[in-house]
Amino acid sequence: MLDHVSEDLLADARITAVGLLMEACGGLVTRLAAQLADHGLAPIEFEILLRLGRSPDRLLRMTDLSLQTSLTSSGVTRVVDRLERDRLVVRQACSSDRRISYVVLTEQGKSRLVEVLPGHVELIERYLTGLLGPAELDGMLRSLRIVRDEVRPEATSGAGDPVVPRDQLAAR
Amino acid sequence: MLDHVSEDLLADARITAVGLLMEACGGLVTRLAAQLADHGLAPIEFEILLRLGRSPDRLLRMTDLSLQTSLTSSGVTRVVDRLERDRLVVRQACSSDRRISYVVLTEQGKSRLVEVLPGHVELIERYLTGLLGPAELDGMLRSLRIVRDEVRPEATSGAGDPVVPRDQLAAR
DNA sequence: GAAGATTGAAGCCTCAATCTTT
DNA sequence: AAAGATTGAGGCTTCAATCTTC
Repeated sequence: MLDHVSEDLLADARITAVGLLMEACGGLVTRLAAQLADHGLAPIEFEILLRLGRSPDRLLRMTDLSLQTSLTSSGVTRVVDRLERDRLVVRQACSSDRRISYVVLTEQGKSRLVEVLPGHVELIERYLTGLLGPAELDGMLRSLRIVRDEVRPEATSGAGDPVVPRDQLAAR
Repeated sequence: MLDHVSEDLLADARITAVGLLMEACGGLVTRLAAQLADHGLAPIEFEILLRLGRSPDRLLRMTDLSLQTSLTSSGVTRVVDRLERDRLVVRQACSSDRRISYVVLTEQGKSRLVEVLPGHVELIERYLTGLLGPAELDGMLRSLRIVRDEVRPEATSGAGDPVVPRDQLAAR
């Protein structure tokens, strides 16, 4: 039975805060997913194309994609299977380490990105960045960064950090 | 091929902002999911138990759960199937409208909530609310509420709404 | 006809096991 | 032994169709 202590916990403002975060994020994802679907992409597929497009030489290892996304290595295999079937990416063997598979964005993959991006950014502007003042937005991003660094300390590397060692990149 | 316009779009700060929001939210969910799993609950199952626990009479219609969560009506049927098999909820026919199935939290369901909640709130404090100052937190929640109301205008009722007045939120 | 709910089929993801390479 | 990647099995969710009740 729910006693007083539990009643307090049920109504705890911190739980509501998490609910708010998840509803905002989930709702935004749903809006963005609708536009991506118009271009034949699932959100996770778009994320992978985007990360490849943002990477030097437009390529990443399977493992990098696993670390940067929320997918397991198995999950990355399946998604890349689909993307490769659709000719949006290709697997490329690494010559210096034959365990490694590089995933490379194809011209078709780049075209798809170019196709999707304008509308994508437009929706973000409408449903997120355009709703808040510059100071508000900046404050929220600063807070989110603090949270992100704490809950996902390993994923701090963004588009700027070279995940692949230089020598391996050159040797591909 | 990626021309200059697309290059700019790929590096657009607004896309990065969405990425930050999703990484923070996803990372937090992962942390919370680990504790919920210790108590035999998936995140969506916990969410449903929580929404039932927060509702008058500890019950909701299947349709209400569908509107308040990210699940389709079909998805709600499956989750409630599992919860009912585990005796955490029971379906109860509505006497005035026989199309309606109420989902009612059982004593076992309440016990499970009581079991999970303290550790759950503790994790939220560690990975979200405790990381930010009162003003920072309040600002982020205000921004998130603006976004939530825009991307999910229909879900303005339920656990997502501040059950607690805002001044009390700030004064947590 | 519309609303509430369920079902079968299919797609997506994870877990554990496996294989290859280092 | 460890790292990178894949595979089979199983669970979860959605879509479309269906059923019942209003």
